[in-house]
Amino acid sequence: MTEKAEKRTRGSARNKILETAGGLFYRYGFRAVGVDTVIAASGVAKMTLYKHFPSKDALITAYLERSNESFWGWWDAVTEPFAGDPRRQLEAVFAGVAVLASSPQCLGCTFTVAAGEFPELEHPGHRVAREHKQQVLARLEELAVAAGLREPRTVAEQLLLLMDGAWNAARVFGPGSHAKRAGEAANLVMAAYT
Amino acid sequence: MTEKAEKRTRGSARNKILETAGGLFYRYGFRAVGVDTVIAASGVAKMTLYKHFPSKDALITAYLERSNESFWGWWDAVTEPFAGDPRRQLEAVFAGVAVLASSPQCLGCTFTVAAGEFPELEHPGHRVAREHKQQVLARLEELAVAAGLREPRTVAEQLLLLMDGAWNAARVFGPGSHAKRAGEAANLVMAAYT
DNA sequence: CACCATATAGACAGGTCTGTATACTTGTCA
DNA sequence: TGACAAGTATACAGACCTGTCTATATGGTG
Repeated sequence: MTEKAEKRTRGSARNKILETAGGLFYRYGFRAVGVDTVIAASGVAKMTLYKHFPSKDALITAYLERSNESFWGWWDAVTEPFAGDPRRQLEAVFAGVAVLASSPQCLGCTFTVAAGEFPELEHPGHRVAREHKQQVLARLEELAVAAGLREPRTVAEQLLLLMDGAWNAARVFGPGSHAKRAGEAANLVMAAYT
Repeated sequence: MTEKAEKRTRGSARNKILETAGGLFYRYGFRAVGVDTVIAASGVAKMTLYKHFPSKDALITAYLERSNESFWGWWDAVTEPFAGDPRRQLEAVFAGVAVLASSPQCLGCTFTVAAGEFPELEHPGHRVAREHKQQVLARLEELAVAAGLREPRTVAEQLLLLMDGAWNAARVFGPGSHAKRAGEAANLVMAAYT
């Protein structure tokens, strides 16, 4: 039982830190939120945080990796109803983007913000962000291939432009932005390569 | 001659500060660059900076406003050869985006980064960024109207998604990104509303 | 019970941040 | 020559930053 108990208690604190830090990073930015703020908000001792995450950068990286997992959870949930119909799945993704971008608590894409705050391509935060976008691109291309679209890579790249444009609109303008136009534009792009 | 001399000397320091700070802000981010760094890089005394700009936020705002002016200078230069042909002008803008986004020193859109680093909609930095994007949207709509496109507002919104997606691609992936796909996608959108 | 991993509280070091204060230099114009 | 505007150099205050240290509490396991 040793291992289980260890994992449970350890995981609990780690989880709380990660969740709290994530909310703060997303809302206020990575540099704007200090370790002390994370500690105060999560009700955890400083040493506990530094035992789980050797540095603030490690905490940021862990948060981004968890965000990436959440993203794919969202993606799967949105596309699952249309399993077997990749074209519909692509449409569903953009419909999902429109819904998310219209919600009041949406502040756009946390990976874009990370890449903005850490401009150096080698920075761990930027690296995770870039890898995330590469994964999205690859997934879009897979679906484009499955949907039988011509030049699937080109389609995927154009669709990613629209998606990131939508996140950006949500960030800059808040809910009620033109992010909802991404779906129509995506349909136009897909229609052109059908 | 008093006024002229004053303006020359005063403007000179102010200009140097603004230019240096702008380069640093763009390359490294707003929060990452301190006032001391700006001073050291521009070879100016601290008091001089604070005489011209009452606070760092004021310096940031001034830089963003100047960037906005530069942006429109670039826009006018890119569209001027096609004066009288708004459709071609729209195409020229996206061709210009592709060129910019492929240059090694391009780090995407400084207004998006500002909106990312200052998430509060009321923050002066975010406000200038939002106003900039609104201006771009309005200008795109004007051209869409002039080009005789149906639903010009919708077209403008979709085009802005593509443009911001392109800036984002440049930021995250560096030169050689899929930002260059914005032009093709823009043509597809425009064709659909012709 | 004793052990040990995990957690807590809080002080602390050393650096950086924005913004201010003081004293000095330089160039221009009357 | 003397007044004045602009800039320089540098020290400083007070807050905040990341990361470390010590001492203590707690709860499950042998």
